[in-house]
Amino acid sequence: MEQEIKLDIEPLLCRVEDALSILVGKWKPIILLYLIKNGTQRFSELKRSIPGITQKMLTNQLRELEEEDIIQRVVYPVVPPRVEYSITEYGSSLQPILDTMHQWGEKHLLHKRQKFKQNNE
Amino acid sequence: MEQEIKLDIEPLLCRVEDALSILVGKWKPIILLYLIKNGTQRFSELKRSIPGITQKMLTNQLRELEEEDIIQRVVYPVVPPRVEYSITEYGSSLQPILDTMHQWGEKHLLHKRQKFKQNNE
DNA sequence: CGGCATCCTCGAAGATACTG
DNA sequence: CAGTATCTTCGAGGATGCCG
Repeated sequence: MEQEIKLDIEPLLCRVEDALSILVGKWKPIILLYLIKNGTQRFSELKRSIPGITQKMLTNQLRELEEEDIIQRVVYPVVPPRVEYSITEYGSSLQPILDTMHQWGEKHLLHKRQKFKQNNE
Repeated sequence: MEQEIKLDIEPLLCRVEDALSILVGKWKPIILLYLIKNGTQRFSELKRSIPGITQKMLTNQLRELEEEDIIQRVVYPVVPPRVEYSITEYGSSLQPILDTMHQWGEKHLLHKRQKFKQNNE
C-alpha cells in the first residue's frame, strides 16, 4: 500500500492527502461548486457553464467524481440521450472544505495585494 | 489575467482554487503538517523526516511555500550552512483547511471500506 | 549542509475526429 | 446529446552530479 509511508510519518494528519486527491483536477472544483450551487445539471448544461472545458475532460472529471461517490450520474434512455449529474449526499459533506478554502482564498488575495504594494514602495 | 474566466462563472466561490493551488504539490501537505506539528526544522531534518523526497523537490516545494509567505526561511551564515524553516503566522491560517480536510479524509476512508464490503457481498 | 544545474520520464490535460 | 478513441503537448516530478 502506498499509504504506509505517509501513515508512518503522521498517523493523525495524513488523511489530508485523501481529501486533497479528490479535489485535485483542473476542473473538479468548478464542477462541484456549480453542482452545489445550481443543483442537478445536464452534461450539456455543465459544458456550456464551464468555458474552455473539452467534452473529454468534462466526461473524465465527472467519471472520477462519480467513482468516489461525490456525484451521481443518471441516464435517461431517451433519444437524444439525457444525462443528469448531481451532488450526492455524501458529496455535499465536502462543502465545509470548499467553504473554508474559499474564505482563505479571499484573505490570501488581500494578502498578496498588500505584499505587492510593499514591494513597490 | 487567467482568473477572468473563473471569476465570470462563480464570483463568490472561485477563490477555492487559490487555496488549492497552495496546497497542491506532491510534498507540500506533509511539509506543512510537519512544520506545524514540530515547529522550526532544518533542511536536513525535513529531508530525513520525509522518506522518498529528493533534495531538489524539498528545495522546490519549500521555495514555493516561501514565495506565498506560508513558511519562513532563515539562513545562518555559518560553516557548514544552517538553514531553518518554520510556519509563518500567516501560514498557520491554513490550519483550519488542513484540519477540515483531515477530518473529511478519515470519514472518506470509512466510506470507501463500506463500499468495498458491499461490492463483495 | 544545503543547495543548484542538467537531463529524463510519464501522466494530466488538450485537440480533433468519429458515433450510438 | 453525450459521449468514445487517438494522437499530441507540456510540465511536475525524479535521478544524478557538482559546488561554496
